[in-house]
Amino acid sequence: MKVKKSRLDAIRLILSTQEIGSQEEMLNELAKEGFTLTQATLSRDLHQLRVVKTVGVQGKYRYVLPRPSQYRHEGEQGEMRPAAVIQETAGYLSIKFSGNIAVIHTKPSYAGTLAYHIDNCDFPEIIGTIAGDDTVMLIIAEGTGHTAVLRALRSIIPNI
Amino acid sequence: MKVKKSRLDAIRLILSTQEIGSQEEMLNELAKEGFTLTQATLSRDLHQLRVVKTVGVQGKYRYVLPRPSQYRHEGEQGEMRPAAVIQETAGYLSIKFSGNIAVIHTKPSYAGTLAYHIDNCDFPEIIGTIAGDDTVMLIIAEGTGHTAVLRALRSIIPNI
DNA sequence: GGTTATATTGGAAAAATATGCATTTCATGG
DNA sequence: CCATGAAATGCATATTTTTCCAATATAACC
Repeated sequence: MKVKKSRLDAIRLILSTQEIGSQEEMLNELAKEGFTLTQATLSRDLHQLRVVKTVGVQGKYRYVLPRPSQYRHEGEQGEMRPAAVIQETAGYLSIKFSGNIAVIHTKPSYAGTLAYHIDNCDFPEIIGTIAGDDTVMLIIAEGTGHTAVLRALRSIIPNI
Repeated sequence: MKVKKSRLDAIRLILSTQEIGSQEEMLNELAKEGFTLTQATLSRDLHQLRVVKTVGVQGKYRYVLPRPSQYRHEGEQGEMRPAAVIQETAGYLSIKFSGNIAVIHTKPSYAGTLAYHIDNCDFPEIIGTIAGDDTVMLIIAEGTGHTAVLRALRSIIPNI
């Protein structure tokens, strides 16, 4: 189906853009984008996207996207590729290296999203990432140089 | 308060031991442990612990503990009390090494729990861990080989 | 101790979320 | 084009979770 696919994309976009605290809220945002659907359908969509309701910093509830897993398991549906790589430099500030680790600093709260995109790229140069609030740690594959990492990252962070 | 503290501990233990899909379920488990409380109180407890309801691998809902090493903010009671080591393979998928870092990939949402257990073991081979959603990073002690790490981990991940 | 602020809790109700069932839509292979 | 099975969806409802309010219990302070 065409509608559902783009709706799921819209949901991902909205979740990574603003703070949504309930399905009703999300329903309103989706309505602004021209999607008409009921809460029942949204519940199913969120379930499929594995979106979770967490507790934000001020104790508020908030829906958040999961980090996509690099490995697909049996029974696991839901391919989670973002439509396109972000061309904007979404919060990127700096990158530093230390041995086989790279530390990327971002503006507050941007680390998760950036890590999300890096994960999705499945770079062979990077074997894993961990994100905090404004820091992303990358573990570099053995035998891979820093420039190789930079070159890879440049595809999603042009001005790195 | 004494009761609440130990109750929160019990909740953590239960969550890392078995799969809980609803607050009612948790209430039953807590009752077995001798805790009497209403679902309203449990909802508040879970909120305070920042426990989240995620979607498990078979599409089932499941409550999971927050990541141990991240999201530790001011007010939160940070002590993750030592729990009995549980023999479980919970979500383990793979492990890769790069220098003094090991990256364990798990099924979605299992990383926090796994890191929790590894931390509790206090392996001399592992000086620290960081957990994301489906990734655990281990910082290996200087002069320790990869096989030594595997050997240590085998006590909690038999089929590693 | 006595008094006042803070935290904890239960009960009930509100709010939010999930799901069974029927219907429509979509995709596929004659 | 039509039949057929699968997917998507809405509606109504069941289930689950959160929150309001009042009652205690706990802690802090003088």
